[in-house]
Amino acid sequence: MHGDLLLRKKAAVTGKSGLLEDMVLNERAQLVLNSIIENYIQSSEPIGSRTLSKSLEVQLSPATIRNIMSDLAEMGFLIQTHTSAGRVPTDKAYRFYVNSLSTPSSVPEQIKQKITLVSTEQGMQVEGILAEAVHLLADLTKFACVVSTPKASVSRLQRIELIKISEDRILVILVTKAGVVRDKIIFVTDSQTQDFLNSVASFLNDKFKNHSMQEIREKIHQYLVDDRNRYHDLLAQAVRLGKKAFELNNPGEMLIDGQMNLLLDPHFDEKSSLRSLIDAFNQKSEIMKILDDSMREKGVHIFIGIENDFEQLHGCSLIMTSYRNNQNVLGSIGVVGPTSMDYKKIISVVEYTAKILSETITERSYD
Amino acid sequence: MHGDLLLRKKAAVTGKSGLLEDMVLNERAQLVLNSIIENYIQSSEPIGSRTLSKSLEVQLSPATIRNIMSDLAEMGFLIQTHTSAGRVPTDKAYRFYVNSLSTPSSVPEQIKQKITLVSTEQGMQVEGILAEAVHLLADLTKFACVVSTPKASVSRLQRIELIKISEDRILVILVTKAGVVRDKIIFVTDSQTQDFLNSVASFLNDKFKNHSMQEIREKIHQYLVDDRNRYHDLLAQAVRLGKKAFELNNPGEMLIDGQMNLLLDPHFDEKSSLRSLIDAFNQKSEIMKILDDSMREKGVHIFIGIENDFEQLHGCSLIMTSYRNNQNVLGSIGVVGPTSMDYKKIISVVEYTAKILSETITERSYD
DNA sequence: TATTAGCACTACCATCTAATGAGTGCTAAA
DNA sequence: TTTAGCACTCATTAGATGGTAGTGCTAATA
Repeated sequence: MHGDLLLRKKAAVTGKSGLLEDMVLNERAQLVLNSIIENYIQSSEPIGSRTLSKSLEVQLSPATIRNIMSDLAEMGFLIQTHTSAGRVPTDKAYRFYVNSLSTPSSVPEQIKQKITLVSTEQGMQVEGILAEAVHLLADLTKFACVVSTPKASVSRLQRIELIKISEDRILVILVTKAGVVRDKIIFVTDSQTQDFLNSVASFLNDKFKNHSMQEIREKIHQYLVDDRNRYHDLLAQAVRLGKKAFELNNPGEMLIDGQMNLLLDPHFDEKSSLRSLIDAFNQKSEIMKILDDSMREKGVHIFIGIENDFEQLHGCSLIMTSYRNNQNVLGSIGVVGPTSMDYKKIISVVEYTAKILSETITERSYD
Repeated sequence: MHGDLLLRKKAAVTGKSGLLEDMVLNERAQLVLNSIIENYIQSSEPIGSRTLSKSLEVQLSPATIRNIMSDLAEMGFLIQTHTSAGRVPTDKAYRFYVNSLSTPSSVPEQIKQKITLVSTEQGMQVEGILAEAVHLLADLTKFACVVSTPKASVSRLQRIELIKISEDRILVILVTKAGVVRDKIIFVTDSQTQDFLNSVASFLNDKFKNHSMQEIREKIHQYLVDDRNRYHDLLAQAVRLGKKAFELNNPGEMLIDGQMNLLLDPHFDEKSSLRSLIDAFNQKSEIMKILDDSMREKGVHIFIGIENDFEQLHGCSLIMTSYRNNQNVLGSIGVVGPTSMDYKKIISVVEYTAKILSETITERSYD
């Protein structure tokens, strides 16, 4: 009989045990699966053979479709909530579907216009731009959106300024190449004149301009262990103040917007799944990890269902991508939504938003 | 028969038409009303005469209580969702209840300890402190919490710094007395040396230190209209740059935390009321207004149900209070929750949090 | 051999019914 | 003035019912 949907299994070229991902379904099965997924994304309700038979452009009887669906279910692409219900795609099905999306769909002109808006605002700082970008994305996708602020450690120094605020307090201003201004206050025991601080700042600028914060910290550490520097007053002071100034101040933050949007989504109406979502967003560090991971490699990163490492988000899919200036990757931006999201649309919107965000930030950068 | 719960109506001492607020119920009616409110706050379910009769310490039969409840209902303190249901307090009842809370309940030691935590963190900037405070408050109250950042216009200048970033960009650093650092980038058409910028900054510091941003803007405006200054180069430049630098940059922002907490509250389970809440929080400006209003007068401001001007929050109560350094009121912090919140607890927690927040910020201030 | 029509079966869903129970208001007695 | 008692209301619940959308299986068909 049937049961021959599995056309072939690609020889495992890589060492990875990519069993599932390498499966290739025959054309008709794939058509049916895609149609189920797209219908389900639309309606959020289990899809039956009869319904599908109507919506499908190819003429297939419900019975035939049932056979195909039965096989797809056996292969783990579909599940039933109960015996007499229609079928619902599994995470595996979404993964297959996303993998098969070859041509990235283009963003509608209307949405493009909304997105370009962000760059026309004048005089806004990087953090403000990020906030606007993530708000915009939340508005367009109607899901929760996150963006990570540029990492202090990788961003490169444009300029440091030391300002005496009071006898024991010095305001440190760090301007990075990416146009981000970070300020922090450091406490000192011995009062210094502003002139002296200017010399120190000038020294630090000479030495460390264009270096990443990470590098700077390492170099300062070297100075500190090198005893010879001890007796050069300016140098010693500069290193001492520099150490405090460049200590990683904020460990990288994250902006969230549109969390509430998830509540309107029919997939999250049960209180139980809500609880875990709330926890997820309170525990920012875990989401931060996922954002960080998405910075490492180029392109859009898609985590479907349990594919992300954060258990409380196993019921969600995440679409993440990095943004950059023309020199460095700075951070990531993305969407958290139900696994049954409209991947085509969301992926393209995230991608386009990140692109515009990158362009906007590049304009403000000092490279 | 009965109907004599309304003991007396205070003579209207003030010009206000405080009809409702001046009503004084007889002792027993008040006891019953308070008990209903407190039970309802606990259970979120309509309270019937029989239940109340048990929980009440004074021995009263259900029938008696029914009579009292009937009168209270007639006076607008209680409503029934349907004829055979128990009674639910109205906004008016909560207002009465809150007004009758004479002794502010003290915060439990356990919670106090959690709140003091915020001040032990070192090297944190004001915005960071605010973020932590609002997060803490959300965690303690399990409602949505908001805080407004210090108003730029009222905060007084501690120091201005001008840093040349590129040929056409100058970084402006404004340090306020409250310890808030604001930075913005201004664009100039004619390039200036850093030395010159230092002179300008020094001039501006001399002239404007300790003045509020609002005052500074006004003074600059005066300089501008005074033609005599035109021919003094440094002065003219200083005024020109100063105008840009002190233009109100960010119109006062607001941090929100714990929005998602509201979802777990039984009062917001209907999707319809959720929608309007989501809208409310997206439209920050309206909540901002309420926060601003709460800065004007001292003490805790309580808006029950429709008492606030923002229609989408008419189903909620807001508990707001201001925070300050030892010189100025800086902003407000507060809670947005259901009208049936535990006012005693929430009010005291908000008050205490604001107190600790004020102390923490005062430590960082430069006065 | 692959497809399809037909049929029995399953389980959810909306509707209806009746019973339950928590609540009320009213009246008359204490 | 308070309370016991009673009739009444209405939401909620549990069963029962018919309808519906789905399935799987089998036999007929192209």
